[in-house]
Amino acid sequence: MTMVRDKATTAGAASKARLRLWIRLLKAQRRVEAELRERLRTEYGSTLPRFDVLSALHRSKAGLRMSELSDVLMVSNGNVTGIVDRLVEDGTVVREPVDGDRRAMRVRLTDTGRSHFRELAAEHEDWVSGLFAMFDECEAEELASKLHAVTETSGREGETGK
Amino acid sequence: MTMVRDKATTAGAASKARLRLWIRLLKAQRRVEAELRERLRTEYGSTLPRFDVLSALHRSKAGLRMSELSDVLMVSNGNVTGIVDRLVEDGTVVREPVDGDRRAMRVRLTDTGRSHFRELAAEHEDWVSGLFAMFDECEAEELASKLHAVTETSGREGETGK
DNA sequence: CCTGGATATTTTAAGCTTGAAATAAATTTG
DNA sequence: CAAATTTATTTCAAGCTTAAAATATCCAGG
Repeated sequence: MTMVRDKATTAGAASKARLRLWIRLLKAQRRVEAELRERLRTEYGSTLPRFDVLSALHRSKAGLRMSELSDVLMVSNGNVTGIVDRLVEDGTVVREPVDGDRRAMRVRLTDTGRSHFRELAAEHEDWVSGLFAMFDECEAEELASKLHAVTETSGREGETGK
Repeated sequence: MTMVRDKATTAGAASKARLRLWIRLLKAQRRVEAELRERLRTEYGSTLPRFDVLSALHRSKAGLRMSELSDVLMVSNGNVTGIVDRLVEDGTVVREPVDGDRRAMRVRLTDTGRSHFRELAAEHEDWVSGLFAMFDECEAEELASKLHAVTETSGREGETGK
């Protein structure tokens, strides 16, 4: 007796598989993030959001405006304000006026901030590499490329409607 | 001229590939989470953490203790307290004493909460399925199974040391 | 029984996060 | 040029999150 699933059942099964995928993705993300957060905290008295800001600034030679920062990091404008406030307090970044636009602010790494970040970043890469050690280079690339589709697929297309 | 990479270079490349994988994973997670959060908020006036708690309670017929809840969800004890407080306020869950242990509290869905959650869960599955529509059932399962390794691999083994 | 840890939960302080409202400056347009 | 709109940022209120301290209860050994 051959098993035949109709369209609805097939769609339902795919939907359940995708849900499981989402749960796993979330679980993996939480596991890794918890580990990184813990190490940043205990070994450097820092946090992931701070690290993310420094990382974005490090990639950009000339510094970034508040809104560019919030775009790159995909977090809200108001959020960035608070994190940058704290980074300014401990001297890792500076806010400087943008000439030609008195509304805007450019945020840049200080020299201290830059060298501080370099140290952090090297460790961070090792931590991540350790946490994903079950994947070799090839597998990691393959997975990364597949996950890319999630972010690059535009908004609402491919809606299932169950 | 054949390209030959020594051990260190190979390890470095794998490390970089894993780092890219992590960035992609994080980006995908944020993208999906932002979408789900937004829809829960605008269409149901709810939040992801609330949904997660309801989901865990729904799976468990008899309800869960606060600490079981915080284990399942992988969030801190104190965190659960606050979320459950709010769920109690709007009548979706109840806290009841555990007999035999006056320290513990069992949290359970109310009837309202249960039917409320069922509605949410169906929508949620559709949303997720839509967001992962680029993967068919088979691919979704394959990816999920690979990601499983991240969570199931015990703590510190496979450290790279770059 | 009672004392000293172990366990379950809450409280607290600090920081992260969001969406919306408020400011302020730039740009467009009548 | 002035009014209206847009853009860049901050402020605000509410909620999420954590780690650590505080409470309260349980359990085991003496």
